[in-house]
Amino acid sequence: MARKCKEDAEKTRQAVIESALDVFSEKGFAKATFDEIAARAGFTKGAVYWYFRNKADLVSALIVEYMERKRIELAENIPSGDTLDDLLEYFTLWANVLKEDVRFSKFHRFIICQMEWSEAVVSRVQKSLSLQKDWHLEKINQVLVKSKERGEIKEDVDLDMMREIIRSTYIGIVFSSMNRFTDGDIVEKVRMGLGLLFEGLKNRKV
Amino acid sequence: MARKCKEDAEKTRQAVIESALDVFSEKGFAKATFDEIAARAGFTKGAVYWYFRNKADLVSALIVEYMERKRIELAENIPSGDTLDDLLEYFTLWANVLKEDVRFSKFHRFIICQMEWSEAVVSRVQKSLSLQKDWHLEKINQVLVKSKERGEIKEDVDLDMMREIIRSTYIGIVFSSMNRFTDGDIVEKVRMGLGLLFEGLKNRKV
DNA sequence: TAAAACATACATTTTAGTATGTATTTTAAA
DNA sequence: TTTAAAATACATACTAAAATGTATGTTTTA
Repeated sequence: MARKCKEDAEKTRQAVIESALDVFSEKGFAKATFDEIAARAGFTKGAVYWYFRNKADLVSALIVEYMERKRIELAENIPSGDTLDDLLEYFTLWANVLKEDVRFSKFHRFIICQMEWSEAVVSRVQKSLSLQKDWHLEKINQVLVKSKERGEIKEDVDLDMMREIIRSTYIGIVFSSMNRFTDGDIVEKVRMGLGLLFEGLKNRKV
Repeated sequence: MARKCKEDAEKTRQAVIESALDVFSEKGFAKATFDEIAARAGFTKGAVYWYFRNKADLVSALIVEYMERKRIELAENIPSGDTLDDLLEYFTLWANVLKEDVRFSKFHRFIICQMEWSEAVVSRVQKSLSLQKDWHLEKINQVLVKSKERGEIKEDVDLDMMREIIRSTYIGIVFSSMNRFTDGDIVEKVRMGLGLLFEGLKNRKV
């Protein structure tokens, strides 16, 4: 078909990315086809291949589009304090994002399970993945170190292990909430789960 | 090739199932092929199709083989008490199983991510999946109800939500430990994570 | 001798990827 | 300012590879 002006072309690219998110999150990575992604966006495979070399390229674009954008978007709203309460607010913020932004939630659901990804994809998006791998870890670590310095948390806990446990708890609640079998408010769950965990973590000086 | 005696035939079936677990856990569900599963077991595709109609059938057999067998195997060792400490021992037991039984761990890693499964598979193994879905929940609920009756846990916690949080915490730690980026002892993580969570959950009467 | 326990060969489907066609902009020369 | 050329933004058609499923063959055991 005919060429469009630049704005329309960019719209096409965006439409393909949005469509890809839908198909990836519904069918999974391996069963998602270029034909279906194109069709849902209202185009043919030729349009998709015009913008993306292959699936890895598409996934990479998806990650950049969603993860990076959200990080920048939220940058100012992220709590900067370093107490356990601040950390709870930090995760509450992210849980709220997952609750409110349906498409970001879809994206998260898609990216949280990378088992089916081919090596080609993994190496292609390694940079973005390492970003995701370290997600939250820096913040958690900052809070843990400072809290320990202040004697806010128990002395016998291993910070490295604790860091992973906190992240795992959050990921676990998110992961379970993504599952179609469960319901209930994800924000409440995160606040309750991490809240109790932090209470157990705090030093008792009664 | 030639027919074997019944024992050898059963060995073939088992070999195929074991091979399937390897291929599924390495390549993921969608990219696992009958050819590779057969080849790794030392047979051809014909042997696999002799025992299993399709992938869904194979997955179903895998679930029965691993999940059911382990449930029965562990039945007597499972702590029967209904305190939070008993619940901690309960999950410690399962974490130990994941740590020691490498093949069960592989199976768990494979089954925990079901995003790529086709509808055919899901409906085929629905019964087993619902078993897995409710896994641990009954035990958690029993402990929570009894503990609340005894006034062991805080009064303002919602038991339904708490049940999901406990399970999510466990799943999250397991899920993270399955990831190739993380290391550390899964049993220690589970004990620490759930231990602190339970401490936060307990009623304080100083 | 019939059926079991496979191997082998083949037919069919699916999908990735490519090559080519085509209408429309954009660019740039006249 | 007009207009031809070139590049863009796709659609369409095709190729090739891979995997599923089936049909058939072969050998041994019961």
